[in-house]
Amino acid sequence: MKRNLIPPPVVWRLSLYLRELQALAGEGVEKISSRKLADGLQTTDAQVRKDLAYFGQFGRPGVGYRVAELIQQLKQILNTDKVWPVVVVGAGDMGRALLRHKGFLAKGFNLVAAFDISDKLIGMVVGGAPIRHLDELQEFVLQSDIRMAVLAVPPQAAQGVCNLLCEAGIRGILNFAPISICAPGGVTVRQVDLAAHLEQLSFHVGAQSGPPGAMLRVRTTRIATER
Amino acid sequence: MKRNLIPPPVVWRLSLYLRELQALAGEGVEKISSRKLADGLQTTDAQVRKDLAYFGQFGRPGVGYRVAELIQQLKQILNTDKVWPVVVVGAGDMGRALLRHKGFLAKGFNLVAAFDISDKLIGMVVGGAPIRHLDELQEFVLQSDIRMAVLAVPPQAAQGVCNLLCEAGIRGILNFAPISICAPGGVTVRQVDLAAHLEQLSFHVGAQSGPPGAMLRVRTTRIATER
DNA sequence: TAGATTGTTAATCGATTAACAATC
DNA sequence: TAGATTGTTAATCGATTAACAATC
Repeated sequence: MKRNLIPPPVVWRLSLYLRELQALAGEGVEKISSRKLADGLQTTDAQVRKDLAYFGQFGRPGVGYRVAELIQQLKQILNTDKVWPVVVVGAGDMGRALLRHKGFLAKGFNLVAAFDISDKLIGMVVGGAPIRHLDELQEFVLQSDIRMAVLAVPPQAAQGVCNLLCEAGIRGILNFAPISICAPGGVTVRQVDLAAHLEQLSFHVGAQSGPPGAMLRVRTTRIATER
Repeated sequence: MKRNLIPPPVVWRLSLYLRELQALAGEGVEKISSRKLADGLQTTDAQVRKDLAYFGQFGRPGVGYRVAELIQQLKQILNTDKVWPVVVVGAGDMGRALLRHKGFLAKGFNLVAAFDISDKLIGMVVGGAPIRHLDELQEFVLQSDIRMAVLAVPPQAAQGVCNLLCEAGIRGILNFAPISICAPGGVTVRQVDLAAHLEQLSFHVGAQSGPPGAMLRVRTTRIATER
């Protein structure tokens, strides 16, 4: 498998192409050119063709790509033509929101169980997945041969849970904790830092404050949260 | 402002540096070299120095960078030295999880209100922010001079809400809907596609399925959700 | 056939890395 | 002073874009 040779931006765009193609399929579109696929995805026809060419020849000159066929090919490439069982570690607000999220399943990911240390959460079933005690994590992962995990724990706990997961044989971790974690070679870690995304926005939006009122009126302490 | 000249990867790493520096400050570290800052952040000392050099001279040869000072500088650059009021549109599971998330405020973002069309949600207060009817969105944004919005609506609704937001003068949108949206020039849109991140993991983790059992045992229909 | 569009190569562009004089 | 580390330039590397012969 010469997966190492493929530039990361290419793999990322594969996901975007797949998403777009699935939307098109939903609209009943049956074939599409690289140009049309590129439009709206802020890329170019050449980029689309070059990206796909890393993996094979999926189109026909003069015609374009068959939508249904390309979807299947991309799923095979991304390994989402089967459904992956995934564990969620941390069943706080973010973890539970992810568990409830309909849509992962259609993309090939089934959040089968969650793990936490809070007695208030353990025993709950959220989005169809039971929340169990963290102590049961490794046994569950090993027994069910789970390969992927979502990490939604507080930053201080992230590295420790990462270690547990890696020991248990997890091969891919999606980390929502705003801290960079280390995993042994062979384990892929992806970081999703929501605050960092907001910072990218504020950088581009610029320094122009709203009227002083808008900036000063904001609360510094939060009102106690309900439900 | 020559912000256009700065490569996007540089701005992104600025957020990572800031996050790391804030963690260091919490540990009481007072000064740090580009090498130490780069370690653990999967980058190099040269990259750190080059990135910072786009914005000025913040270190001292032979010494390094003062942590507290560099934090302040990075906040100024990213425009998070003041707190931005932000609206959340869509108060479903994801929207409410974001509203409850403590930690945005410390990063310079205050989720001041949410908007939805569901009567079940309107009137609730989540994470200190009231959920109001979508009809009130534009007036609120205009009156409070809000510049940034988080979009957490179903994909079909995303473009419509985006249009509303842009009309009301929003300048930055963080889009969680798994669909690519268009906004007029001057409005920055960032996409967060969680399923796409999982796909990147499955690509790297590879095609090796677990034992057939693990793949086949997964549910196809979800059990009705409790909380 | 004529028009459209692919796959692929070569040219351009942009980002990262290496190296080092300047400085604390 | 000697050791460390910066800011910055030049060299390398990698990714995107342009162009076009091949093909439907």
